[in-house]
Amino acid sequence: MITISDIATKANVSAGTVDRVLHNRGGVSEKTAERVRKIVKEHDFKINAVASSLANKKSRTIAVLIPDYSETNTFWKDTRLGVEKALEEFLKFGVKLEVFIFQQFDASSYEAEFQKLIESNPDGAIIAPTFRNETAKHIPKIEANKIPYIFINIDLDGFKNISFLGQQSYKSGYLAGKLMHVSLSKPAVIAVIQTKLNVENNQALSRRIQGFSEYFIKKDHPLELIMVNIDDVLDAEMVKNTLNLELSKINGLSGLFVPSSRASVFVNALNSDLLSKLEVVGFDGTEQNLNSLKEDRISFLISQQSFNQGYNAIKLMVDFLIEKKLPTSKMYSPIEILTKENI
Amino acid sequence: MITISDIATKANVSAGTVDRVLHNRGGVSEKTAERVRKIVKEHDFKINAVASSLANKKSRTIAVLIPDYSETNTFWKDTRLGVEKALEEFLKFGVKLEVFIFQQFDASSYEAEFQKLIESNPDGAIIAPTFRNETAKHIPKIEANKIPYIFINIDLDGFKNISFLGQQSYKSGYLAGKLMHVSLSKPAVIAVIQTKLNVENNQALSRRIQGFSEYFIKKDHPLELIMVNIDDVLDAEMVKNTLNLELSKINGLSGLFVPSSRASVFVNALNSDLLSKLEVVGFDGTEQNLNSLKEDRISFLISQQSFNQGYNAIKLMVDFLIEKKLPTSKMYSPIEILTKENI
DNA sequence: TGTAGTTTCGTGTGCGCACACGCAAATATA
DNA sequence: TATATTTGCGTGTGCGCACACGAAACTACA
Repeated sequence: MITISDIATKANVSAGTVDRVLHNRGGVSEKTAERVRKIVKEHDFKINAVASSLANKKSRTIAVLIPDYSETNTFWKDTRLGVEKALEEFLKFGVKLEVFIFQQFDASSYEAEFQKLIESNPDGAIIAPTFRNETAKHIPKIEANKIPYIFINIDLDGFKNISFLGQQSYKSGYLAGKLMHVSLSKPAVIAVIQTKLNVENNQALSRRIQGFSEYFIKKDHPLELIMVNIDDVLDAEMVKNTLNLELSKINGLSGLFVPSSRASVFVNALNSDLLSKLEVVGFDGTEQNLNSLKEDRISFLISQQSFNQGYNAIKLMVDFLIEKKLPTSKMYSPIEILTKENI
Repeated sequence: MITISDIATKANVSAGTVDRVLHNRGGVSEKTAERVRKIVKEHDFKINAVASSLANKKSRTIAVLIPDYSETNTFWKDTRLGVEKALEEFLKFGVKLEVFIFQQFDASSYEAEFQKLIESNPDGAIIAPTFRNETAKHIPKIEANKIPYIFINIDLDGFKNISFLGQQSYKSGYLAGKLMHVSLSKPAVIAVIQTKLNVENNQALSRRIQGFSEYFIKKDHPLELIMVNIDDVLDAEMVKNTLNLELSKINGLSGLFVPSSRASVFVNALNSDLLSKLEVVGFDGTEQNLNSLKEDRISFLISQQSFNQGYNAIKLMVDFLIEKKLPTSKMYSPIEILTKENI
């Protein structure tokens, strides 16, 4: 394995000079710099990350801005676990983490935590850009500090994020359509359940619905989609009443499509005689959803491997900060199908 | 972060002594050794892997014994890629790889490569124990040398492998049953295609078939399984003739279940008027299978993330060799469902 | 020509650990 | 008691790199 001082010898300079060239630290005449670069390239020299991180006392801090999870909404739990797993692995390399948690449906909490993130002045940031306008408002500040940032889970256009990790919403909806389709021998009369908060915030959900219905169009299978709106998922009584009332009104209802991660909330609220006739397709392997899946209240879940998203986001950022590897601009997570049988 | 010399100071000894204790190198009185151990435990001191691997010139060699892949059978390609990816990552830590490749259906080639592996005297081994008897014959030799080994893909009982990475065959067959079930509105008349070589060698396949049929039993769905044997998958003409002949004889045939990774071979050989009426469920996302999936000749594939199996096997072994982490004895890969829509 | 300022570079030290070397104290042997 | 042997331990060096310090070499200007 070739070392810096090997390069130095070959270039007739000292190790210090090679070091300056490698780190663009300046103070090297263009002539010798070029000579060194040539030899580095010739031998495909790569800095030994082990030795480098040992010598490098300076630690890099990566800030993470994601929503909180609660007992009833554990969607972001896996992401957190993935992030923490990555931390454990990269601690040796002097990577530190600063996690900022906001309330998923509260824009002001998002802004407040975003502000804290900026003030912590990290070396890199991982952000779940849940609110478009608020994101647009704060991003310039971290760009001004030349802090690289990665978007996770939600893909916003028009930003200079070095990468995005998440799912292709349309495609995952399309797959949901297929799963619903194969499960139904009868005509498809499907209720789509949405909540107010989701409708407002999350364009990913509408893309999923779009993908879902276009699958049926493509397959020439008759489809009747009925939108059912739930105002407040936290109000259990209300959910129960509205849902049972609305769904029982629908003639020949054959399936339930829940484009958010809240499928379990709805199937749990549903009267069992109603539910038993339905195929249910939902998203994300939260604990609650997995339980409903195990107990046959949900037929299929489509999951996006949040754990890996969290893990890989950190990994990409570390590679970028330490080895200057530019990540792919979009990293789409595999669209995973979960059934009772394979969890 | 606490260092060896910190420990040394606290224990009133020198760094060298602490080093001896940590590595059980001997030459330390039991009294001081105990004192050091206590302080190490108190502070939960862990050797800094970065500094350690920098100082440690000695490299560890991991031997890998897996089948070859060919153009028509790329099953083991992903495993190889995963292994190589891991190598790249651990090269910095002085990990070396020695890959031994045998012919998948040739026990003597397995034995020959196994012998070479033993002679190379590696620090650890990753083995796909394709042949039970031959494995039993050679394993004692690597156990005699105290070389830890991991089984991959095929789970044999009665060995002292420190871990197994692979799929739960029964469960994956069971899931295949479900996928076939939901795809069928009619009674299930399923042809199961096997090849002679597979029948002889691979108990995993029969477990898959077992899981498959038990799904239908559990669901009380009438099932008629018809076994179709193909002598030689490599003889394209023969495959074509036998298959079309046998399948056209079956009344009301509704599906094809291929418990091996060769689904693509069979669907490609099948007359399109026969195939168009069938749901096909197979295993493993080989290139050929994925192509057939894309072109709607296969309905579902069940995959076992071979890439990760290869990658993780190396990772586990590295952790074991360097950080002495004992791995879980069984690491079951997620049972992944592949469709045209999510590959 | 002399002095100050600038550019360009070499040297030295330390990151935390592994391991060889060798010294001192304890023990055995004569 | 003198000498050999063993046991227990401290010290020093190097792994490959980052970075501070300061020394030449060169430039500018009076």
